[in-house]
Amino acid sequence: MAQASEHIINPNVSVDNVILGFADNELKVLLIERERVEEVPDDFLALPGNLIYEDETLDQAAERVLYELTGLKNIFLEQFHSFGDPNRIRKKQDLDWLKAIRAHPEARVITVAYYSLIKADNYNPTPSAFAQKAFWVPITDVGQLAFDHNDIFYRALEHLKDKLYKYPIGFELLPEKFTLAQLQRLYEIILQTKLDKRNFRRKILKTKFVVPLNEKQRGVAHKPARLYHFDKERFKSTEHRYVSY
Amino acid sequence: MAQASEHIINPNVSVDNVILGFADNELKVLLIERERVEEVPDDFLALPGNLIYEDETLDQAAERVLYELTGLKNIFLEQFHSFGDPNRIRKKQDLDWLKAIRAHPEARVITVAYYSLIKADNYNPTPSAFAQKAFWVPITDVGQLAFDHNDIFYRALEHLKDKLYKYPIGFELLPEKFTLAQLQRLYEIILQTKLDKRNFRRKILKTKFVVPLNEKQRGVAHKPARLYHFDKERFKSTEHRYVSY
DNA sequence: TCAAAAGTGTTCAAAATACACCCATGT
DNA sequence: ACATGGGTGTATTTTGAACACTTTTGA
Repeated sequence: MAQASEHIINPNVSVDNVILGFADNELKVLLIERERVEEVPDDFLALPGNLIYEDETLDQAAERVLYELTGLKNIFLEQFHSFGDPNRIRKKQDLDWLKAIRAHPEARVITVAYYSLIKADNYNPTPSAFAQKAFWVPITDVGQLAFDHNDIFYRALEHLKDKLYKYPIGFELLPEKFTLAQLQRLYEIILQTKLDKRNFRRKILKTKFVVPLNEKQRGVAHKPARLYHFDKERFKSTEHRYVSY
Repeated sequence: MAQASEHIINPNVSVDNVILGFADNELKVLLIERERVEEVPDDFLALPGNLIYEDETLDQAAERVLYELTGLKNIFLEQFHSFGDPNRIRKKQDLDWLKAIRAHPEARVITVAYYSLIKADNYNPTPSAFAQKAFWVPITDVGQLAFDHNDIFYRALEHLKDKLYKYPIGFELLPEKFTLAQLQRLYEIILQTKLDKRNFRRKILKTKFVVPLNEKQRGVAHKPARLYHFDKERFKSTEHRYVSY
């Protein structure tokens, strides 16, 4: 049920998108069931991706795939690596699926991988035109994926970790108003480590771009936490220095 | 004068290589004159790159291009970004050249960019099969390049800078035996900053993978500097910790 | 009144920074 | 003998790490 398109498709280049969200104190990834094809059993979930159009940039292709899948625009989205092993598609199930769905199923496809971070605010994916169903899967529960998508997914998480040491991208995953405990939990999950509460708070607040609001959590069965938000303007105007040598 | 090849060429995907070397206390990039074509004036230098073969990985393609150009193998080589603007080739001179040289000059080409670091030891490039001439150009003297190669080059330097804060890749650019002053100079160039000599030395020597040799410079008109080398094994066995939160 | 998570300060150790003079060599 | 770059130590400030109790709320 491929959709009509006036665009010419490039049979050799695709984008794949590792879309991450944070909810229920967990990091989750958006996976799709591939389009169902008669006679082709398919129990692999996949990262949302597709061939690019000849008249769009790589970034535009990634945005488009994200939009088609989630209905969201203006989302944090960044290229992190390209994957081009000629054998990246070698599972029989993948080959059968491609034969049924692609104009050139045998074509060698290089994929440019992006990751994107979605705020819990915007959490509900709109099932897309080309995917049957989309699911948020906790990153600890990701099983065998289609194609080489496990490699891509793993590398996205590594990349995210590297970025987080230098850039405050964690905020892209949180709602506009968040508690410091949420932020800390997010850092702990991405960095795969335990952080000291007092030291973490001191460090975050010293930055001056995480600003306290005069607002608290409501309806929690414990002391309600103060809410904070991330001030992009203050962040931009901050001097960002590296570790020195 | 394209060389004979048993390989099928993928007309849509290329690799481009930003090859950096360090000599005369300067960082230099290896640029080529494109193959000369009758009637097509061409005064742009270019990054060495080429279309990939259908049966090689991206890394293999990058290694191959490097080998064809320099005769070197087992060189530090790393993918850093892919470039795919449909208009990345828009200068008339580039179009004319492609028309003269490519089987599908109009094809849209996505390029996967690599950077590679070459030791001063191995410094002399062997002019390649597909390039007329190769030059080491000081990075401060790079003029307008072919295609979008200025973008690619700029981004490679940024990437190198980011890497250097975390990984000791600078050693890939130095000879086996080097002085701490050379190392410091290299850091200063890449990071675009001035470093304090005493603090730099203390910090480098504390790592334990830069080891002093019982050997000194010879024939210099000043106190000869001790030589050091980078111990890969010690580096690998070191705990590499991040800045914490 | 209890359970659950929020919030808060101090001490110690390690790392970063700033800074100036003597040394060994070739010409 | 002089010009050139090599090599070294200390004091101060800043940052990181470890650690335990009181507070506020809903159930």
